[in-house]
Amino acid sequence: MKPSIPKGTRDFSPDEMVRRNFILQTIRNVYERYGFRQIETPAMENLSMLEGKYGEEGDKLLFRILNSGDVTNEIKEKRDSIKTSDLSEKGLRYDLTVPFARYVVMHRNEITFPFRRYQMQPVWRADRPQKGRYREFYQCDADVIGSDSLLNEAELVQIIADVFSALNIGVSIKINNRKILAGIAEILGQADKIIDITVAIDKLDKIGAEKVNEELRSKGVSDDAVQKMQPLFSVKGNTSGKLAFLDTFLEKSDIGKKGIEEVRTLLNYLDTLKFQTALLDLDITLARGLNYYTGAIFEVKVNDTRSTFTSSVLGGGRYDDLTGIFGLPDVSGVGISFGIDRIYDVMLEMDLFDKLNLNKPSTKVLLVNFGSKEEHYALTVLQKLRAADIKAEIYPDAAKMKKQMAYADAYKIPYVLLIGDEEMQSGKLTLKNMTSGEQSKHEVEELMNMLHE
RNA sequence: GUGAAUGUAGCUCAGCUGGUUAGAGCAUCAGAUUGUGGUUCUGAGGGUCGUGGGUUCGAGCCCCAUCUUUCACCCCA
Repeated sequence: MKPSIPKGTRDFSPDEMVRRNFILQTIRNVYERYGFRQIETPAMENLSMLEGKYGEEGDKLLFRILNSGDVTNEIKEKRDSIKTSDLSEKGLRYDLTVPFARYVVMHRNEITFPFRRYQMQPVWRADRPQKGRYREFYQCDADVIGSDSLLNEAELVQIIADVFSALNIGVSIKINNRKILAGIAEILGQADKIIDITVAIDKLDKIGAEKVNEELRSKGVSDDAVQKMQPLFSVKGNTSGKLAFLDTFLEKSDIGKKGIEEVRTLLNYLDTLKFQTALLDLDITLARGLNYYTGAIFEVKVNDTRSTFTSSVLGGGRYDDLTGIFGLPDVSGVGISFGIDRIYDVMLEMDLFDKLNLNKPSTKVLLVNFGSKEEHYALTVLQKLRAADIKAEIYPDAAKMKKQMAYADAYKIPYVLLIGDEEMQSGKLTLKNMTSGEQSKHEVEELMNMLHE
């Protein structure tokens, strides 16, 4: 049998784990500094919790878990009356936000709102893998639920900046507001086509105005509306310029004006915080994000000369009624989600890990195994070293010295301790420094001091 | 889901218009060196050429299917 793993999944070896943990730990530190508390939810959810939450496309990408028991037989027996739920009623989670909404509703009586939670767990999507896209990947979410305040948005933006600055990655934080997009659709008299419109204009940088217009028409947006939309495509300049344009463009849309106001409020907060505005980009074509977003939308792209990465490394936004579908209405939340697998790829491309000096050896000293008599003596030394908090291990077999030394070398263990006949009699153990090759003899107490620093 | 490329030893790759027993470097293991790693030297192991069919006297090479990986679209972290 040839070993294999499912498409789009990966093994992580020790060196990769050191790096992944560094990213995870960096994000965790920032989240906790801002007062977020960690939760975890199950890898699988009941399908009814997942279906219909991510749009048509999302439903297709859900991994469904086959029911246990003799499903094939069930199909044969039921034939025409077979239902999907007879085959599968559980699925792997697609993101962390929907399970969080479910969590909040189920635990509403234990939670004091507003609730700041973070969560770092894998999610699964049955997408076709490609660059920066995996079928199993980690999301690191922070959400504040139970508060309408735009202060939360401001803090999340701060978090994003803190994390990428700690990771030494140059980024551009794109913000927009779903209400502005809704206002645009309203002004165009195409409120029902808001999804098609936003999906199309999101592609502006990528495919250009001409192709966007083409797509809009193919989705049934009227020529008149497409015509009216053109000024949007040529808006340039700084944030206040863009907002001034929107003031006029959306003058007759209440929801649009609300969106503009929200953006202004958020920017005001960030101004007070002396936020580095260079990182921020109000992008009125930014539409990405799931269907459930209702206010702010965030997306982060790498903006660093050392990287060629173009896909987003973070997404997020405000959702006013995600808990409503689970029976708890009028609870608003806002959150962000780091994609650490993509961040890993970016950091690898920029050689950032090498500079971090992360691959510290885990073991400080290896005790050579000379045989059963010496083993017992070595074991007591080993115990003393470990009690003194010195990372130590003994080679488990009385293998040839060459082999044991090669082992220490391979794992970059800086010291080797030799305890043979001579050492046992004198009580002075031979310590070899693997970097310099020098050897010296010391009593156990002395060794503990030497190796401790 | 749509379109394209790819697959030869653990890794990176050679392999001629189809022609004996498929090679190299690195890595691994063993020995040179029975209490000393990283350098050096010597040797060894490791392949149903992704898998299954087909064409042919003969297939790593040609054809079909399928899977993997990669890239683009769709969508997304």
